[in-house]
Amino acid sequence: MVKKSISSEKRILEGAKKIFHEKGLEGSRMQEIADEAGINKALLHYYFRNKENLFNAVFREALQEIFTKLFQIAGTDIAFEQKIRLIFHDYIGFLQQNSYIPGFILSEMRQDPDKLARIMKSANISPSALYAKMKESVSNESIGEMDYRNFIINLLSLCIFPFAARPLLQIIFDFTDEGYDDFLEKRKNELPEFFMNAIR
Amino acid sequence: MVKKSISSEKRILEGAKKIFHEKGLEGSRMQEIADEAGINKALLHYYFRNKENLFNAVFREALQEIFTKLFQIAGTDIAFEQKIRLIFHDYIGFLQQNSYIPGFILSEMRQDPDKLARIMKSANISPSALYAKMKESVSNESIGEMDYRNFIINLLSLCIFPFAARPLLQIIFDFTDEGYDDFLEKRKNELPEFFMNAIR
DNA sequence: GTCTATATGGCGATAGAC
DNA sequence: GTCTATCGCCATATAGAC
Repeated sequence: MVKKSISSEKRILEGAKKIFHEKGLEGSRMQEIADEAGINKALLHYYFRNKENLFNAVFREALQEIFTKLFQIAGTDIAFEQKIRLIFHDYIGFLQQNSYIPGFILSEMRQDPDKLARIMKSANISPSALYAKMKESVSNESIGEMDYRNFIINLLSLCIFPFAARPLLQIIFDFTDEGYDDFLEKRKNELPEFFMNAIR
Repeated sequence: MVKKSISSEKRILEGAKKIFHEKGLEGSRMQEIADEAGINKALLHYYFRNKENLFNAVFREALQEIFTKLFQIAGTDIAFEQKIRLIFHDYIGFLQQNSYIPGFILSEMRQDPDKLARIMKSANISPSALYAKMKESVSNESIGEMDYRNFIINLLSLCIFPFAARPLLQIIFDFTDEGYDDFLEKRKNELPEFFMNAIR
């Protein structure tokens, strides 16, 4: 019974991920998630009691993934310029593998800032720890008189925005889906030079 | 009667703007919009027939604003570096005055890329014209071997992302609302140097 | 744990008086 | 053009059999 139980819960979470990522909290239907998971609608409530709990589990996981990856790369013990290269390569690589995450988080965080802060806490994401680690990995380097927060925000902007704004950018530049994937792949190699030039 | 009619339609659009910007298509209620506009729910349908029509009017306007401003600045006939400074100053200034737009567009565009393309057409936003104008305003300058699409995307990333990701960034860096406003104001002045360094 | 059946409420939309 | 009243549907959530 335990095995069966775990399996159902897992399938529900997988289904919920797919549907919520695509349509958001308000746009998703419990029936749709049940269908996706191949189980009955009532079982969703058995495991998660209500829609919001289920959504929060999915949202929390997305936040964990996007920050864990950033922590991991930012914590690597290598020279500054190498770390910049690593971030652009590995973090964008991560986003290529999880391309739904930026849009999902940016969309779903909007409704309630307090809830966002609460979920980040429950996900054991410590803003101050992230803050410290990023500052530390930057502070001893020559980023001139630049505010280190701008440093980080610029880095994140250049990585994340092309994923969040993808539908619009594809229309503007007339990219096919494949064409945009190729473009992003090449972009990974152009960004380190752009960024290293910028901060010297 | 004509005066009254125009007034009602306008108030509906204003109310719809406020509610849709805040809660999106799925999260907004027609009743809420009617309350906001100070009129009856049935009148919404009298003027716009259904929810989607009303939403599309609001969405179209947001797209028009964000692109019109970009066209306008990109079309100014001044030297390259001055134009870069102008874009960062004026475009971010525009976003400061319309801070809901980035999040609203990035969130609501996700559901249906075809609909997005259709609305951009109906808003007389010509991707190819934008494409051409931006390329033209860049192509004769020394942006090295950089792909001009990356040039534009980097510019937009640095301007727009801090607005779209604001709730998260405020938590990470422990900004108050006012503190973040001040930060953005200073950021406007740091970005031109960052960007000009980057592309040389 | 998993299902079918159903309660309950809310929302978009319309009818129809004024 | 503007309102009140209401329809009809659909989504979340629960009851209860197995």
